[in-house]
Amino acid sequence: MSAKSQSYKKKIIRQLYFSNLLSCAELSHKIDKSLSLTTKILNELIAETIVIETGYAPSSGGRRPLMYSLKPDILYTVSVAMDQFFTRIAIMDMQNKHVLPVEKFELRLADNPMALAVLTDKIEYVIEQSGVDKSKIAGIGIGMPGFVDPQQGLNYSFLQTKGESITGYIAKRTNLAAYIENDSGIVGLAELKFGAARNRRNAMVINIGWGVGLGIILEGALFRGDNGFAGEFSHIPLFDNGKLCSCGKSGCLETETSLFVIVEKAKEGIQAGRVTVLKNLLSGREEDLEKDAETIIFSAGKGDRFAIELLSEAGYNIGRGIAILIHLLNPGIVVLSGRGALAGKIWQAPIQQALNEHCIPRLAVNTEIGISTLGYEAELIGSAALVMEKFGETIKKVRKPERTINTMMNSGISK
Amino acid sequence: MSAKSQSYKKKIIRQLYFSNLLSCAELSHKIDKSLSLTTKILNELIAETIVIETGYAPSSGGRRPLMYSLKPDILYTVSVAMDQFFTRIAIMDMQNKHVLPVEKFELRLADNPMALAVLTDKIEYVIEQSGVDKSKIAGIGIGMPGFVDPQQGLNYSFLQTKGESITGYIAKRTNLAAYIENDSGIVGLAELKFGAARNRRNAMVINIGWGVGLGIILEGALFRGDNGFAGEFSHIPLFDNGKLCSCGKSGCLETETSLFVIVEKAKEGIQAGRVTVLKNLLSGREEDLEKDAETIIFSAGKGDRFAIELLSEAGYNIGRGIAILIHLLNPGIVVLSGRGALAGKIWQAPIQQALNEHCIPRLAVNTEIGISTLGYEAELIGSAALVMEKFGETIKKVRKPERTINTMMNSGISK
DNA sequence: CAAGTTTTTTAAAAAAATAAAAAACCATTT
DNA sequence: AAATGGTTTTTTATTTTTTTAAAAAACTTG
Repeated sequence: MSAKSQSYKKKIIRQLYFSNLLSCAELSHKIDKSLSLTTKILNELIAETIVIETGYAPSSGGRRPLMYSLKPDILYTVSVAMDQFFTRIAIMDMQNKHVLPVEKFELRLADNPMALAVLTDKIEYVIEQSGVDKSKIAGIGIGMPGFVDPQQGLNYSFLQTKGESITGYIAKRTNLAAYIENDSGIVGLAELKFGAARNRRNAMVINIGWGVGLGIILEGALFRGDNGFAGEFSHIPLFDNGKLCSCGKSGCLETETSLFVIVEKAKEGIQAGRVTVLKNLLSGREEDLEKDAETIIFSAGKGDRFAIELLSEAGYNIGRGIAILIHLLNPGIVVLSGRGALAGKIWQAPIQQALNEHCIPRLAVNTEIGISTLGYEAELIGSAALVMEKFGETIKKVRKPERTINTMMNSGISK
Repeated sequence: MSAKSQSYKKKIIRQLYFSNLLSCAELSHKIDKSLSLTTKILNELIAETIVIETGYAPSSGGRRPLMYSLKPDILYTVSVAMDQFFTRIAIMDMQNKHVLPVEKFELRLADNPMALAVLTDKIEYVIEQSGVDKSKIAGIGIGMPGFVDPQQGLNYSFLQTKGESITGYIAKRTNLAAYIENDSGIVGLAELKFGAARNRRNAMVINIGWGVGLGIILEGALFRGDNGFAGEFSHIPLFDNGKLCSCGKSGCLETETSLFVIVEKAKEGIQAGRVTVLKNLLSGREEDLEKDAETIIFSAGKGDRFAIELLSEAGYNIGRGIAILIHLLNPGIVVLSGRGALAGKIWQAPIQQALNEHCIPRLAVNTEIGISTLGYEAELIGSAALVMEKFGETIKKVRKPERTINTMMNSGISK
């Protein structure tokens, strides 16, 4: 079988993974090849029992199209979702269904020289547990916090390696392709491919958690910037509050908006004697941060004034940040995602308020505010999508740079 | 001649326009076709005296490549650069050289129902004057202020039309393809293709003028957003100064940074008795705004303390805005362009200062601050580039949207 | 049931890539 | 100064891939 038809097959598999069900005509358009060629390749894929005919879609005025989909068990992804304290690993099939229950374990990233080795051990372990043959695994996708350079496969904040890249290390040990990406980028990718930003051209996915991350979707793809650092929403300078941020500067967006700050403010309010159900619900201990944040969100949902006030204030400030995003990038939708998205509707009013005050109306009306449809699954799904996005990607040969005017000048063009 | 080889020819012409001098191997790579095919097409183009062999480039260790370039007079563009008060029109050849001196005339855009008709008259007139045959004109590119939707061909701020699009009107009257774009976008395109951001992947081009515009270059292309409104840098909410902006909101970036504000502040300073050479140089009259701004920049260059102070303050504030851009988009370069770029080096110190204070170091070090190499020509060159960017573009057939999960659910898939 | 759509299949024609050889050049060595 | 081995670019002939065009099949609408 020729390399080319092999590459087309991979492209078709990728398309079917992302769209689930497609007709031959749709596939032909998506891979930008003629119908007859697409038909031929499809038939081969069917013969190999990779693709299956899934019945007819309703007619749109003519003959009904035969729909095609992937056999779910032909290929799997290893999806890893990390935060500073916990890591989750899942094996997913071509319908993003888990082969095993998600493996969740504590893994502290800060100042932990063993983290990468432990992570890799766990990945190996999970693969083994699943019983899935390695030849059927398309790759390992990992979302992690920090300054991640996906191209180099490095993380400048955590998981330091000596000389080697993170992806290189994992690939070598597991014998599988490995890809990394910043966690917020991964969430953005998930919402783009399978969530609230599905099929959108330009979308901003706000990842509300201990910081406020941002997955930037531009022209239908995750945008990473020159070094993979795009989306540092948390640290745009927005306030004159003098509050020192974890990044060393002051006045960053996250000093007024993260779930962490909200919990802090709740504690202060209780101390100051605010009337609120939170008084009896919050533990206030460092290790219960996660639970406390959820409690505040839950209480706001139940109508607790103080909780609502806390979220509203943060929401308004996030809204100020979103106003900047809208001015700069004119997205069709802004999606609230991450842990904080649980509070869904509660954010919307104050954010809208901020947009009304800080956005040029013509811009604001063109941008929808949506809420994540994926929730806690987002990062795992995004990691799977990251792997499949690379599946069958044609690697362009690296070319030496084009001759510059200068080299031409210096050396002269001769007849 | 087949439609396909026709389209390849146009692609090659486009590549040669943007790169000026290319070898067959480079062209083959750029149009993503095999060498033999590229050779064949090139030979046809040479036979048609469209492309010429320009001699040999220096060897890079093997046989020297034959370089190819365009015959400058095979094709022309009509380049239009508009601001709120004046419009410039030029006819340019394939080396961006003017066929005629630039035609500059007053054309007030605000509340002027005749503006579009007058503009079109002028365009027709300039074409006629140039003596260039219309069949040799690739199209008309126009950069204009306001909320421009390039796809629809509309401007929501100026040049209102009844029902018809601006591009449609001009195309119909001139019988030429017409394209419009926001002025700052055009300047960004110019710097990307021929200026300080040449061959950069991600660049922010700041257009310092009466407002502060932004041309956003992402992944090697001008980014326009969902509706073409991306880059509204002028109106991001950045200050708590309570100053009302022309857009109706308060605290916008431009309320502290535009050349307009700088001239205003200069007047105030003189009134307050500041010691400065500006006292004798500034006219202060509305109609001399342009001259006054230049005087301030010039005086700062000569060392006038007050002038430097004015620019530094504005520069610092622009720097705060740039810090946000860097956090969000991680560009490789930020280019200072537009009228204000005259002050070039004077901006750099305060901007760098702002970046040091407001940027995470890891981000700041990855972003270069550059100064426009095109100056006042930028907008005209950008308009030409806009036309040539579209030249020979393959128009994808509009497909009906993919079946959604919902339509599938409702109607059911049948065997 | 006829006319108009949309999808699928097939055979023939056209397009494009590959592979191999030739040409032109550089850097060493003899 | 000529020869040699290694590069890069150009050309040519052959093979493979891909598209086109036309017909058939399946469906909707009036």
